[in-house]
Amino acid sequence: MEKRVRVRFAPSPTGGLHMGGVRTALFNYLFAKRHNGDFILRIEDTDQTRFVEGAEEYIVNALKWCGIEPNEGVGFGDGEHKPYRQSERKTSGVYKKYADKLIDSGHAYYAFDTSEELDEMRKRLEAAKVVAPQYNAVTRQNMRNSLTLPEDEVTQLLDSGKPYVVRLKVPRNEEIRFQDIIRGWVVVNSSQVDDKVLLKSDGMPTYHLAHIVDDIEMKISHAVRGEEWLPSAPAHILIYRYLGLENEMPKLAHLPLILNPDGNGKISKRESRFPVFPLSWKDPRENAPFIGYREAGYYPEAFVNVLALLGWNPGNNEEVFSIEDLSKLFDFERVNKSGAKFDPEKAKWFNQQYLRKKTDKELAIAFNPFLIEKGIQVSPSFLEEYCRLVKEKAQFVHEFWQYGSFIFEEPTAYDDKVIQKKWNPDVKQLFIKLKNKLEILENWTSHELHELFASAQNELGKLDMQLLRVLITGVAGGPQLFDVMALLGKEKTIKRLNTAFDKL
RNA sequence: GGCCCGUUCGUCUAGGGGUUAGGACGCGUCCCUUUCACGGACGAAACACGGGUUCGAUUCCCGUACGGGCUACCA
Repeated sequence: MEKRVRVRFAPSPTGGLHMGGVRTALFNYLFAKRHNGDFILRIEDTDQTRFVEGAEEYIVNALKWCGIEPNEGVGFGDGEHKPYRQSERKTSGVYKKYADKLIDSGHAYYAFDTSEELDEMRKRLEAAKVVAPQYNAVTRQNMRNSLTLPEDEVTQLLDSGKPYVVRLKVPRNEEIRFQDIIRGWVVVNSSQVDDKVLLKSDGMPTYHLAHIVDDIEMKISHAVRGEEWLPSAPAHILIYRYLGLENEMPKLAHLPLILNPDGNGKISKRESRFPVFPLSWKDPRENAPFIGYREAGYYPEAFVNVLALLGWNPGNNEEVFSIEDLSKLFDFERVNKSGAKFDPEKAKWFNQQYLRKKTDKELAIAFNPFLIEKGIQVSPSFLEEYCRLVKEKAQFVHEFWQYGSFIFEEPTAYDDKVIQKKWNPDVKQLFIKLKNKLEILENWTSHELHELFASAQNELGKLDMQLLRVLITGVAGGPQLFDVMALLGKEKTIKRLNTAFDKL
């Protein structure tokens, strides 16, 4: 029988969760949903020196905003495998228990080397032209550990409370092969793997030990993580093997990385042209906060949609998917192997797709705060109509202002190009006559305005619509002109025309 | 440097031994439009290179180049 699907997203609270992490969470979530499994949020806070205030809360809030909700874990309700914070799990002694097990079976050992001694070792090896200095089957023979020291000295060292670490005893030359769901067989020789620290001198496990222990204890079925973990996967295989659990271990899936759009490398928060965090993130160690997608005006649906298509595709030409759609379609078989450069332009386009799905009322509610900030107050129906007119070109709600501000503010200048080209005293007389007709129009609607304009032309001759637009709004572009005039109202429209006639 | 992973338009990608190599973003042209926009049509644009295997390779294999990741008592 197939194991129940149980996956986890296991970030460390060392900073804001960026979009790469969100995508890893997303793929885990989608996979769990697809298979009616569990999605767990586990906090990997084994490095006390890197703990950042507020990071954990940020992770929880970011996942909530995205709609990527774990059904178990920190911030989302404890399940039977609590606690979900490794620092809390440590108190039960599980990690030590597993480490002892490895020591007892001869697959791990105590090491007493100080960091100075480790530095020395590396320098020595570099001087000897060793390209990749590491603590391994060869070099450990010259170090101070329970493999080289006499037994009584080891016991004495341990008893005296001297700091020590527990290291994995990696064999000197052994082929380690494992199957990755996304990449297929991966083969590495153990000579490339160092004797990883399992238990640190402060008693905390390292990631390598902790995540394995927790995955075992939490009955995780699939370990889905970024490609940056691929090089250490062989060490993890060894740990499972030495624990006698290689056959039951979670299946591995290493996701391709999200890369910077220009230049190269993993996406990083230093890239300033676009947000990398879902929500604004204020790092206590930094002065300026990093803006988030939410604050930049993105819808979570759009953000999630963009992320889903970075490394995964449905196999057809469809691109716009809700998270519900995705959770019915997602499959690791359609996840790419190669890294994907993030395209900020396409992200905007996705946002536009979702913006267009909103009703005018929803848009009005979203845009209202921008007006209030400018001290502008209008009726709900006016605002709704405004949004209807202005939304066509917009990719973000905050752009609604720039596409129609002339409705709220009288023009102070008139588009130079249009005036230069089309404006002259004769034309002015024609437009004055048009204005006179407008003044007596009773039913001031877009439709009536259109009719009046047409009949006026029959009588007066050709009237340039763009010119009329410029007289009223000052600018050469914008929403449907008769709609704009209707929204503006008779009084303001006439007034603006008079002002234009005065100035031009 | 070493090890690992990868490589189809600028970007995200589909495809896969014989295709006019498909779509999307972006870009350009045109149409619609008495304004504006949406929309529509069209276009430019890719199989990194070299060897094999094969009747045939963009597709399979091997190299090379390039890119990325890792190389901590960090995750």
